[in-house]
Amino acid sequence: MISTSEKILDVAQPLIVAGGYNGFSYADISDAIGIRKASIHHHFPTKAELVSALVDRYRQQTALGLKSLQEQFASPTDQLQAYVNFWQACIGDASLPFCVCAMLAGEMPMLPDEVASRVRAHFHHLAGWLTSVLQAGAEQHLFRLDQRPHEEAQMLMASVHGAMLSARAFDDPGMFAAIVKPQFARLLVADR
Amino acid sequence: MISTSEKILDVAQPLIVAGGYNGFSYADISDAIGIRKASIHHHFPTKAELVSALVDRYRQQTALGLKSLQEQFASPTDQLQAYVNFWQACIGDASLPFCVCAMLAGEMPMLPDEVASRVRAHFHHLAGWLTSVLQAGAEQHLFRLDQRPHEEAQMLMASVHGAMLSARAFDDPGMFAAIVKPQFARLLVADR
DNA sequence: GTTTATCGTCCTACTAGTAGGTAGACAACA
DNA sequence: TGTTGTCTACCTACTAGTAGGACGATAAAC
Repeated sequence: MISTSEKILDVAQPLIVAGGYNGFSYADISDAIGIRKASIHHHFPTKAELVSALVDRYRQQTALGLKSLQEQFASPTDQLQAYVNFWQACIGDASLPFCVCAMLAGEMPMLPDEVASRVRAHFHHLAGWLTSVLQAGAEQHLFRLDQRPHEEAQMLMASVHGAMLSARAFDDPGMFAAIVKPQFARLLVADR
Repeated sequence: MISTSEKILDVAQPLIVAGGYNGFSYADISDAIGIRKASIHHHFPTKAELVSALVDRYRQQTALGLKSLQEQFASPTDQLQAYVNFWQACIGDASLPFCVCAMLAGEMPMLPDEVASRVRAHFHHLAGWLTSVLQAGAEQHLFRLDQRPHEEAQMLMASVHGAMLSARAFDDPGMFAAIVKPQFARLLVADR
């Protein structure tokens, strides 16, 4: 038992991940779930609303996921490791080969405002989470940070997004780990 | 005296940089340079050919630019610094706020093959250039590399692309330097 | 307990506008 | 005379979005 609007978002997400905001149409979704275009408009009157809802859901899932990482792993090292492993798995099995918001961020200049602001919020949230993990790790002398936690978090986030892009450009899922793992290792005190 | 086909590419480039492959149309170009859509088809019969030509030109400019950096600066340190400064300036004055190929790489799964292969070639070329600079710098004991030059090059390239994305997501050009400069500094022997 | 009204969902059929692309005429020019 | 570039005029396919109605479920009114 899964609602139609959920099904719509389920179908839309991989399409957005593959081609961005302009990379899919109501017709694509219509074909995929066997429902008329007009019915999609019933659930999501405009495309901007559809994508906004999609990003809202994605952000909610992300928030839950990050929170559960913090509950599941006590050590900041393990938390960060688990975060990286999560993306490695997603890219590896192609279940989510790219972050929805990273994809949309590339198209920022032409996104509807309501979508752009949500994408930006995701970036803020993720940066905040990474900052808190890095800060905690630094306080526990697990990480050695060259910059302040917030700057290190931005660097790490950029690395992750850049690594996703390279994995895609080279059509090589392994590229993600090849880039991010050493970046992560660099933070560890033990390695120096 | 600038040829029409050059003008077409000049107009198409910022449109692609803003919205990707599906983010512009022949009509957009037509409006911008005061020429009919059909005339654009005369120069570039298909959209895939237009974008392929655009990427070819971009790659050529990149090759020239990177070569001139190597001629202009003797030290690998300065070469890398100049490369970073170049992008910092482009993003700062919004003349080229994103790499054409990084933009297209995000849409890789739905690009025409002829475009995708060219984008991939750009990534290979840039990674190769960075590798050679890093290697030279390591041999001269200017850089201290934790990984092999090729891996370090991939990491640096990903950082640059991720930093572009963050600058765009946060609508903050300064974000690029804030991410890339420390990453660059980390390579320098003097800093340790 | 049956009727009545409302709501949510989905439908067919349609709109105006845009997508990439084509055919053929015309003019300048070598 | 043929080539190059531009034009008008058009095409088909597709875009997001709308109008209005059919259907079933649910709930209130009698």
